[in-house]
Amino acid sequence: MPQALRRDDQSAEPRLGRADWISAAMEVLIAEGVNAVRITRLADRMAVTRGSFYWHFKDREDLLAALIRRWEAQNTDAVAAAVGQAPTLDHAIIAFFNAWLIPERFDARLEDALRAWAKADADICEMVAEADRTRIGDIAAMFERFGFGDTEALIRARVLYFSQIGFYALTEHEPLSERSPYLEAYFHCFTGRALSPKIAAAQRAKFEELDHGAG
Amino acid sequence: MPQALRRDDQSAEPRLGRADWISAAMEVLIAEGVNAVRITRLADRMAVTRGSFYWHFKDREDLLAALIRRWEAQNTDAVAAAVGQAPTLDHAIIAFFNAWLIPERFDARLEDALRAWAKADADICEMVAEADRTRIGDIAAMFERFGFGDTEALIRARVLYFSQIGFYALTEHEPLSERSPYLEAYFHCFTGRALSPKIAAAQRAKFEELDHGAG
DNA sequence: CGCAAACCGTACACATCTGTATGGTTCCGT
DNA sequence: ACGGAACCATACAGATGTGTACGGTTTGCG
Repeated sequence: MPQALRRDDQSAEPRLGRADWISAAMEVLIAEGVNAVRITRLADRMAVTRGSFYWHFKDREDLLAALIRRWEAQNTDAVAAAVGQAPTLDHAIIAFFNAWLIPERFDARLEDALRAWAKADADICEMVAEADRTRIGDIAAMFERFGFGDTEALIRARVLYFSQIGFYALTEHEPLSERSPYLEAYFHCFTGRALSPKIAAAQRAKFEELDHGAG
Repeated sequence: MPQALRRDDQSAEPRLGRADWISAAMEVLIAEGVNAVRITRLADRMAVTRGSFYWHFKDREDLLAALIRRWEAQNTDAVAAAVGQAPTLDHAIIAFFNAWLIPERFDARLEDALRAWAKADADICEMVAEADRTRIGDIAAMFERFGFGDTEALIRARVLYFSQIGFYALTEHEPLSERSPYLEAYFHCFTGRALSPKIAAAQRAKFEELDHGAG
């Protein structure tokens, strides 16, 4: 018996590439942490044997390095982009919030996984620390740009950043529809200023849209 | 050869108890996550064999359950205690901050470990979510007690709580001596009010003390 | 002392994961 | 249609982990 038959998944891919392994690993990393990223499990999950893996990767380290690179190239830049080119404070804060709502910009679950990973790995730890410094610096620069003094800019940057990290560190998140009515209250708490009604309305519309887009 | 000689550790304990295994496991849990809490490793670390473990515990689950119980009995109560009996807003906020500085009150590293654990375990996840709800409720009640309206109390409670969780989720923390000068700025950001100079001075003294106490 | 409980070591069976070697199959361009 | 590159399966050696059975050693105490 010629060992027969292609896997008849619904996925149109007859064979796997490096990218397939990476995204499968990414899912496991996010859901269960680095220690759960095992070649054997991934292979089972993808219905192939480990032979495939060792074709595409040198070893497990090689795979993990790819995951780190993806994080490096994504989240810190997302913060800089959100906060760096907004024309007003209102836009900047809103853009900052929104970055977290689009995993292709800032992937909060990946961020969390990296932080957990950092606990057991000094190299990762330093990378995350460096990212934190960079991001807080970017946010503080934004506050200064919109008229806040040095100290207040720094502290508000920290509080804003810590809050966002903390919020997404929680295991449960209320839906956007529930967050929407508190928009002005959050903005006032973070900035000490009032949010423009126009921007608030636009953001509520965006919440509606996103809420329908991804249940 | 009668296999001979007691271990001559510097520790005065000739034999191990349940508590010894639990605190060793707790250290590993905090430093590297649940997946690193392995009986074999703990046994090596304590220079005994796994025979000892299976005398004190039914199995690995039994040990992990003990770790959870310790978290349950500690952190959420610490928040309630800090925030529940303060005579003024100033005292409440300061007490809230200070709870995190004393691991016997609120163990931030344990908290973090539980959140990482929750990612892979639905039961833990629900426990952490419940803890978050309770704590935010306690903090919001505190804000209301000191004259904040419903909405503002809730939002400020969330921002305060998220910030604290987020801050301790970072891999790097500035020393207290560096945090000290920003006390008023933080307080103002979190409450919209000014911190009493007397309380600020007292807190700075406490920082000094804690900074010398634990490096 | 002497015994029973507490505690720990040893050995076994079994499971999971890693990495390597090697050979078979599938795809694609000429 | 055929030959090389790409891809995957199989099999093996070894590391690390779990839980159980049982036997040996301490310790406290009447």
